Amino acid sequence: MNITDHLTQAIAAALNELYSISADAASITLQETRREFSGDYTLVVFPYVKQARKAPEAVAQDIGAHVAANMPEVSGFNVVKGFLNFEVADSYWLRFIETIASDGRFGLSEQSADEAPVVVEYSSPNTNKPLHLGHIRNNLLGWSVSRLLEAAGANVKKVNLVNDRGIHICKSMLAWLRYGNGETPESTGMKGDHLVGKYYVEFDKHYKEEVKQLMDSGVEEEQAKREAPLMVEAQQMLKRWEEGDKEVRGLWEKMNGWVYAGFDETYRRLGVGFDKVYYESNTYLLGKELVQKGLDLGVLFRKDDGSVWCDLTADGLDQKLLLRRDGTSVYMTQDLGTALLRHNDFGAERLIYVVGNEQDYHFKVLKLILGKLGFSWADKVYHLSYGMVELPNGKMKSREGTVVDADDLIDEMESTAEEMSREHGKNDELTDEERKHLYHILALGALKYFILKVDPTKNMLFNPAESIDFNGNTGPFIQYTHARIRSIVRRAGENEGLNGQCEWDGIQMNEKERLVIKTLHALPSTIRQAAAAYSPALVANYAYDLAKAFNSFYQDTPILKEADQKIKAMRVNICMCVANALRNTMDILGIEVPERM
RNA sequence: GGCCCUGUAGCUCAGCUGGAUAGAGCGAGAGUCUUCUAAACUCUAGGUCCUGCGUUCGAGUCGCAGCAGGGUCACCA
Repeated sequence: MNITDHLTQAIAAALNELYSISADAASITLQETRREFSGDYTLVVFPYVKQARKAPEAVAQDIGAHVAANMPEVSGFNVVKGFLNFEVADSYWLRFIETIASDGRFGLSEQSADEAPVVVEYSSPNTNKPLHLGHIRNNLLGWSVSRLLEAAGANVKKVNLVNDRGIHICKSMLAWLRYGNGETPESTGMKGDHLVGKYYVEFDKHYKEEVKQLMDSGVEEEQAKREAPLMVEAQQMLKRWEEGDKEVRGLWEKMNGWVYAGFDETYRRLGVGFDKVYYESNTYLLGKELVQKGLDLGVLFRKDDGSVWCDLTADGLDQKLLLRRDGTSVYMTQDLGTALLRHNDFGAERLIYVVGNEQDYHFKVLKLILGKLGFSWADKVYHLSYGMVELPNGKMKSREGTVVDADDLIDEMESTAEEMSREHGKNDELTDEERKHLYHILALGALKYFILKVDPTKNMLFNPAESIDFNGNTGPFIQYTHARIRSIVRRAGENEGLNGQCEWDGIQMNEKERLVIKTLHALPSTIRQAAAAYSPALVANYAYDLAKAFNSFYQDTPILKEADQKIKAMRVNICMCVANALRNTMDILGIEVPERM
């Protein structure tokens, strides 16, 4: 049992014995003592003074004395107003380091593979344009949350749902037929997703011209948008697609193939992957079946024009369309189908959807309709709603060309990493291949940390004019800390054979050492909290705190140069523990740490 | 307009289920490499926590109202 659990129990006992206050240990919250005061953990006694009928200082004194008398790990306590600060004995911290030094997986729970899995859907791209910064946030979050849940012991299945069909891809196809002159990724040297995206933009350009012409000749805007020849043709193409038209299907397969090759490349560079990939073209029919079931059950209804709806006015929402009047399906139809399919495939304990907060309404409706269709597992659906990535002048809009392209951004990060590394000039002994790998993991480390350190639920700002930092609260800072530690541990291992061996008794620690160890001690609860909140940001901030505490210690405490062999061995052990913790927490963020840099 | 989210230092962000004098990084200023990797460390300056009212022994944190910004309310996804 760790010290904080032990303390809360002892406090509960003290409250009971001293004042007959019955409080269970779980209801007692300790906080870490603030730097300005001496002590390790603090109990705020104000909540108990009324029942104790004593002054806050007296209550704190009583509890402190009681706990100190019963817990040998508590070496002392002090009282400041209503705050009771406990001091933990060095012997406890030393024993703690001793225990975790040999445990490379400290803080990580073992996964139980026979448990019902948690299915995490993320990425979920459309196949009509390349990935941009918004998708990057999605992919990094999805990957990291999966790693985080695994670290907390869950059996996670990562899935991708590729939106490979619909009006959007028809637009790209149509524009390519019209204006493409048979261009291919091979003939142009373009990445396939970028080539297809080019024609999506091309469609929009010509479509706008047509709308403008119609409006100039006196047609209302609504009508013009609906009746522009390109739009009509795109819709016909979608209809032909749903009817299985060979020509349309052939072109569709060809162009989607280009896009997949491009996506795979971007996923590979981002270091993300999936256990299973769903394609909406395979699942939307199931959605249509569900709609039929809903009609049979009477929870859906058909309007005169043939369109199918769900009435949610009783739930305070609107009516929601599920099938267009021409019988083709919409987003919601498909999502109903894929939800059912996924539930059947995995028998999941939870179905997590990593999707932007602009779709909060969609998921609210999705859960409601699943419930109306009679699926008891509707409440297992959890929308992990993350905030938008905004640019200094607002939201990214693909049609207005204000997007930060994912591949471009990664390229830029890599060349910045190379520049920085060359400036430092520390990597001369590396081979070209090792150097290239280093630039890559530093680039991705900077990018991933930048995005993952902010609370997922909040919108965040990205300023393309200021490139992502490599100093301060950044990924490379933590990577650097790890590399420095590894350097020490290598020397220690080679020269001294100190790994995991140490005489622990009677060592006096300094403040810096104690802070590092206390931070290490908080790792398991940090991971638990982060997993409960689906927040890699908590892990990122933890890793930063740990690295900072270590650097401060490293700065003015000799390690290998320490003359006292016992102290030296203890410090090397602290180093190994920190290196492990940094590697494991960064791994949760999908960030690799280098041996040297 | 209805509903949802956000508002903390010049900028980007922390601040766990309410607790001590609100913290980091960047940027600004000053120091530290003959010493285990200076992508580091140490110090200084910088705040009406959007505003008001309320709940509480105690509010950046909870409630209500207002102001500001964003999202959404598609036969787009």
